[in-house]
Amino acid sequence: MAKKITARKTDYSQWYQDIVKEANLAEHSPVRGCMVVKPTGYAIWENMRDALDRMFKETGHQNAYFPLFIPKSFLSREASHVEGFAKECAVVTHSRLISTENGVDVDPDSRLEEELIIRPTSETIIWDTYKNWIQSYRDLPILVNQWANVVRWEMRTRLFLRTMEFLWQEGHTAHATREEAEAETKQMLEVYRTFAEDYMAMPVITGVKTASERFAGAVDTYCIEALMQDGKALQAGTSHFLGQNFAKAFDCTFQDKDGQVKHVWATSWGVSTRLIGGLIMTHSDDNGLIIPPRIAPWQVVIVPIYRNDEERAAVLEYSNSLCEELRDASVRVKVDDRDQYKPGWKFAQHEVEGIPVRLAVGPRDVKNAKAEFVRRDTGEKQLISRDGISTFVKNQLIGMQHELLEAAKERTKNETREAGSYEEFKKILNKHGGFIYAHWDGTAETEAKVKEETKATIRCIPLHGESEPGKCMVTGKPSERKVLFARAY
RNA sequence: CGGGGCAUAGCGCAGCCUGGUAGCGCGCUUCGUUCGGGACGAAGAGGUCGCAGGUUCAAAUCCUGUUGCCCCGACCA
Repeated sequence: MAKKITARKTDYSQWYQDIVKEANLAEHSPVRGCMVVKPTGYAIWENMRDALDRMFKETGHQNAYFPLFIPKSFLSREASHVEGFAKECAVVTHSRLISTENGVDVDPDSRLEEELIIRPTSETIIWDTYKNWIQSYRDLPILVNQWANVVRWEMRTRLFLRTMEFLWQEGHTAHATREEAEAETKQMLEVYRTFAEDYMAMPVITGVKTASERFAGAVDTYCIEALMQDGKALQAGTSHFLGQNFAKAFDCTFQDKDGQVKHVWATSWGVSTRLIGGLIMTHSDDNGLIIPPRIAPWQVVIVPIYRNDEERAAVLEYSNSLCEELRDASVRVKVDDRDQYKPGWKFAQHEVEGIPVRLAVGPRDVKNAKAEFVRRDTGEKQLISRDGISTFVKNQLIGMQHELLEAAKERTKNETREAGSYEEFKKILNKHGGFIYAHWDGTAETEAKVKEETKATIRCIPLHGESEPGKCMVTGKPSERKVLFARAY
């Protein structure tokens, strides 16, 4: 069973690729570094998107849409922003093709007067727009989000985790005061943390990035960091306090109550399809994908079992009524009545695809008013009564959601260690990987040295937890608190 | 940008060294038997061998060039 999937301990990277392929989440496109997100993978994204969108609306945000193309000149306006993105931009230079003997070629006469950049992120075009929207403090705050695709010309890509084009949301807000913008930054970080834990069942550490890991153009970058099964960290979401950097670069000002003209304060925040990669590496096993019920495209699949037309009719009728009852109870459920596959094949396939609950229904169950219930995460089978089945299933889904989070928390906790010395740090890193708390003197030099020597980076300076002062594990200089290190994706 | 690999049927691969009718497994189509953990039989359909040159009576195979993709590293969400 599940023979197509490489075991995690054999080759984690291959396992990940096998899961993506066998669970029908995505595949490579003819274009280097880009992916085709298949219906199952996209359905997961839709569920994530819907949940996040609801949370954004609940916190007062509205959706809007800005162009894919950004005039080249916009990118150069904010110095550190350009520097951060210059190396990974796709540039549109021409607007026409001409036919040749071999097909088509770029028409040299169609060169654009000003080249267009395919957005790697939208701060520049948004701030160029916001400056027209804002005159008075009465125009603030602006709380806008957009769902979009962006392109970053990456050297090395991996499905979902890093692709040249990816889907994401980017929130861009404008505020009258620093305090308000900072509060927004932290609020959205908290939205991400809640979403990751409550929907994705993915425990995360919230923190602030160091200067070298900060978003290009931000004053502060907050993040949620999750720990994957192989002991590597994944940056799962970021929320940036942009200060007045973009307002100044794009001359975005407002007249305040006191009559003074001031620059606007800004934030931006985003999560991407990368989260699907995180989802895979948080829960799945050697038999395939495991998806938390709240995010699963299908929560329950009913597999009918029969030997002849007579049984088929009876079993399907039973299955369909069961399906209807569960659907009425707001469960995402389908009957897999495809005739061309045998039950055993379906069992294996649904397992690989990570459908949380399987209900098998055969002639015996019809006769006894039962169904065979199997949970994807535990694999345990039990015979349950038809009577009260929707309550039972719903409770199991809730239980599974909760237990997946608890299991991931437990794993993260067990893989989080503290290092008192640099020697110990290296030993832990090479032996276990995982999260490591250690003292750091706060300098970029030390951070770079550790990265150079161990490939581990400072994932964040945690917002919560103990903050005992100490001495830097590398230099011995004073440290305010331990920070979170890990090797990362 | 370095290092490795691959390109032959929808997918996975063999064939290439030693040139001579393009093959295997899975999948697909039809029919029948099956169906409680990836069924079986029979009969079929499906390929300008990545592309461009060259050598040769003859090229998937030899030579030259070229393009693309994947994996591993450095850079990054």
